[in-house]
Amino acid sequence: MKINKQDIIKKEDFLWEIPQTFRPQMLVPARVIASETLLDAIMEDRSLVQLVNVASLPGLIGASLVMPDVHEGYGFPIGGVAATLYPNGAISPGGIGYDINCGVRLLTSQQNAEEIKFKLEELSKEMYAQIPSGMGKGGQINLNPKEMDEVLTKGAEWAVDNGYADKEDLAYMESNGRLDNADPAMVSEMAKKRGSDQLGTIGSGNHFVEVDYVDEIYDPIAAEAYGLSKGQVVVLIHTGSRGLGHQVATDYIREIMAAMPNYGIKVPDRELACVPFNSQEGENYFKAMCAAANFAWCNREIISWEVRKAWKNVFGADVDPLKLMYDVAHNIAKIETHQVDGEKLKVLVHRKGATRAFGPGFEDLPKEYKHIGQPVIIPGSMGTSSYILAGANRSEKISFGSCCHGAGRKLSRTAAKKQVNAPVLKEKLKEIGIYVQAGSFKGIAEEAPIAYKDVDEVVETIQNSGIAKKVAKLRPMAVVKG
DNA sequence: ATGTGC
Repeated sequence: MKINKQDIIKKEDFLWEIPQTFRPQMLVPARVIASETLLDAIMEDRSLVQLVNVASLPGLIGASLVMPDVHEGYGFPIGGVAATLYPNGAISPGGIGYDINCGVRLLTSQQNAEEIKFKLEELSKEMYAQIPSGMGKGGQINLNPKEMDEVLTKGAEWAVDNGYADKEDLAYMESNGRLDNADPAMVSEMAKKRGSDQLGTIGSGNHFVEVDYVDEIYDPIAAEAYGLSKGQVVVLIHTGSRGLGHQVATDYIREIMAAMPNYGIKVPDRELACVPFNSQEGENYFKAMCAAANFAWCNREIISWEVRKAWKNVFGADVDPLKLMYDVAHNIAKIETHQVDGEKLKVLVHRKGATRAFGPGFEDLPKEYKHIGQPVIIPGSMGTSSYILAGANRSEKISFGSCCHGAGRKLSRTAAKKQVNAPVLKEKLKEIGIYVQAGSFKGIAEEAPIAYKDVDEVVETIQNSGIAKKVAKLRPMAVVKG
C-alpha cells in the first residue's frame, strides 16, 4: 500500500484526513495533526500506512489518529492514538508499545541557572553516579517476590510506603501513579525476574535524566500554577518499565497472536495482533499492562529519590527540596469516557508515544492545576529545547484528550550512528554549556539532535491545532544517558 | 524500547 498526497484531505488547518473510503477495511477515517511541512516529512516512512491499518481494528471508533511527532513503530505508529469501544472492542499490545508506561516527569527546584552553573559538572557526575543507566543494568534495590507484587499493585505509592518519597508526590502524577486494575498474578515469573533489580534505573535508548532551566515563559498564569518561573532549574526524567514491561509485552503479543483466530479477528498486519477487551486474553493483558505501568511509576519515583540524593550531596542537606510538578505516561491504554459524534461512550484509549492532555475542568488533576488543564511534558532531543504545555479542551473534541510526546525520530538508530561522530558531538555540546554523561558513545550517536524532528516546529503545530497550549520552554544544562 | 536476532 502506498499513500499519496492526493489521498489526504485537508479538514482544517493542521488537521488532515484519509477518508474511510480509502480502503474497504477501514471502520473510521484516519487523521493526522500536522503542519504541511511536517505532513510531508511524515509521508517519508510507513507511519500513514500503519495509521490506515489501525483504522480497521475491531471496535475502533471516531478516527485513528497521529500526532506531528509520529514515526513508524511496531504495528502501530509511535505518536498514535486509537480508541476502541469498551468493553467489547479490541485491545492491542502493539498500540501501547514494548515499553509499557514509558513516560516523563518534571521536578522543579528553587534555584536558578546562574546560581548553579559553577557546580554543573560536579552535579552531572554525581547524578551519573547515583542513577544506574544502560542496557540490562540493575540498581541498588532487589525486590523479593512479595515486594515485587506490592510494587506491581501500588505503583509509586510503594516508594512512599518504603521511605523513598513523600506522600505529596502522588497527587502530581497521572492516575496518582497507580492503576487499580493491576494484577501481579498476570505478570510472568520471567518478567518479574527481569524487573527485580531494575527499580531506580533509566535504561538506554532515548531514556535520560536531564537538568534544564526555564528559558521562556509563554503563559504566565499557567506557569505560576505549575510552579515555573524564568531562569529556574528543573529536572526532566524520561524512562519506563524496563525489562519487566518489555517481557509483559513479549509474553502477551505471543499469546494474543495465537488467540486471535478464536475470535475471528483478521488484521492487515500481524503486528496489530489484538483480542476483544472482554476476552480472557484481553483482560489478562490489561491487568498485566496496568501492573507494568505501576512498576514504571514506581521506577520514576525511585529515580527521583536518587536525583534528590545527588542534589543534597552537591548543594548541601538543607537545599530546598525538588518538587514534583507532574508525571505523564506516554505508552499506555486507559478506560475513559469520551464524547463521540454527540454520544458519551466508554472507550479504551491506546496512547503509543502520545500524552494524555485533558483541558481545564478535568477531574484527575491537583486542585491548583484544575483551572489550567493537565501539564503535558514534551522532551526534545539531547541538546535541544523541551516544552511544558497545558492540555486544552479541544483535545477532548479531536484527539481523545491526547497530545504529542516528543520531537519524534527522523532517522533510524542505524542511520544516526552512520552520520554522527559521538565524541565530537559530546565536545560540541560541552562548548555550548551542556554536560553529557553517557555510558556509551553509541547511545550519544543514536540520540543526536539530527536524528530527531525540529521540536519547536512540532510544538508550534500542537499549539496551532489547539489541543494544548505552550506554557514554558526548557533548555538543557546536563544530561545523564545510558 | 529490550539480557538488540527465527
